[in-house]
Amino acid sequence: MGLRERKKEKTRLAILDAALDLFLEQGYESTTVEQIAGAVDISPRTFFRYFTSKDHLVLWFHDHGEGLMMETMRSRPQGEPPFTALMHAVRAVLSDMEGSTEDEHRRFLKLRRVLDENPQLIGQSVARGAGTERRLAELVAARRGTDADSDQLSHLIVAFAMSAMRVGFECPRRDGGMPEITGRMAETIELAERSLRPGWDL
Amino acid sequence: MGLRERKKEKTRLAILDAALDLFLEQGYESTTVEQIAGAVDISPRTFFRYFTSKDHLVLWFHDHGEGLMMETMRSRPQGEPPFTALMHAVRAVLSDMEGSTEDEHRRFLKLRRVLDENPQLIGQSVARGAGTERRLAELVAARRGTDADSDQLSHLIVAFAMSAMRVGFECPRRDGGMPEITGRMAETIELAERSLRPGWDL
DNA sequence: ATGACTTATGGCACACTATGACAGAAAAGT
DNA sequence: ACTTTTCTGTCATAGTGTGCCATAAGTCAT
Repeated sequence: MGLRERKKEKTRLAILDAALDLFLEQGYESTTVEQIAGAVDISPRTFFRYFTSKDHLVLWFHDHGEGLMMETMRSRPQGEPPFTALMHAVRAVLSDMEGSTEDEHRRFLKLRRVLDENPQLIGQSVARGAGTERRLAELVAARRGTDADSDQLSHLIVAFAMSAMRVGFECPRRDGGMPEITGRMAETIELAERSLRPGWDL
Repeated sequence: MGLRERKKEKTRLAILDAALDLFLEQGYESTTVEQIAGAVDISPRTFFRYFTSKDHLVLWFHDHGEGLMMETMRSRPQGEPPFTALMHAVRAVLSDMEGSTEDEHRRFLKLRRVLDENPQLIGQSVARGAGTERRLAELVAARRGTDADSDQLSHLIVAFAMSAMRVGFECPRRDGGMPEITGRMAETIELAERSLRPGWDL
């Protein structure tokens, strides 16, 4: 990795950290892009070259998670029931979280607090999920040998899986640490698996 | 109902219709508030008194549906299992759709086409759903005698119910009429009910 | 009807987000 | 060192959304 890329990555994280701190200090709405840019000493124009929008800051982690899920889904055996494969994908995100660095943990916990204090943002995050669900539904439909456009069950399978993930993410108490959060997420996943009829997703 | 209120309602619908037509003609992004206001001969400033934002136009129906669901939930017997009550609420939205006027049907079908051509908007709609889910989860937790903050199952129950509703709404073919859409939605609801283990939501 | 009261509207100014165009600086490859 | 590519800042501009104030329209007395 060249100097250029390293520098870019550093800037990107600096923006992210500065933004999260500002959001926690003075709220999301009342923080302007100009302030964020000022805090890391770049021009506002440059901010938009790193993040396509102010919202995008908050969706950063979501995008990372989606990539991971898509990857996992493709690597699971084709014969595996789709919901099972999806649950593996969700667990992959979970273990990625567990395996990340101290810095990333801090960033993640900050993000969580920001989301908690600005509920409209979790809406944004969920909105991003709509696209994710469509892409996952394509993969599920392929597994089931159906057409994603017309097969409602494929969509339902994905929707249920993402529901479990979302509930697991939002539900844990706000003040807990990383192990508590991942623990609760794991519980929710099991809860979802237990709630469904065996073979419902074939 | 006085002249004032009737006039307001008329303006509101005029704005909505003009906006949907413009969105279909030239796309959501490339339609400005100024154009919409111009089409119904009001000032842009007034537009924002009827709809808090451009997005709000699209969320109009969602808000109506949420009101209906909350109402239905409160009117169902407290002893009824929460998921069953939620499914009744979803069906209430469905029969409201079936029972509405020709004009409302046309409006609804237009909205559906707009959503289909501008996927980022269905994100917006789903985002609004995040708030809805939280409010519904409160009602479900009350039924189950638990605290919504800590009870993951309450959230999961609501999330599953809303998933069924969303899939039913989005999945039907785009060119179908109203009866086809409601029919497909009913199918999805039954599919969801069949997928879950009896008694999972107690 | 006339007047007083309330509410809706329009116009203006303004803050903020976001994007396009262009020129200069920094890094990469040769 | 030279060229090419990529990143950056400056400037200009479009569009959304809000506060404020004067005016117009609807409402309700007498």
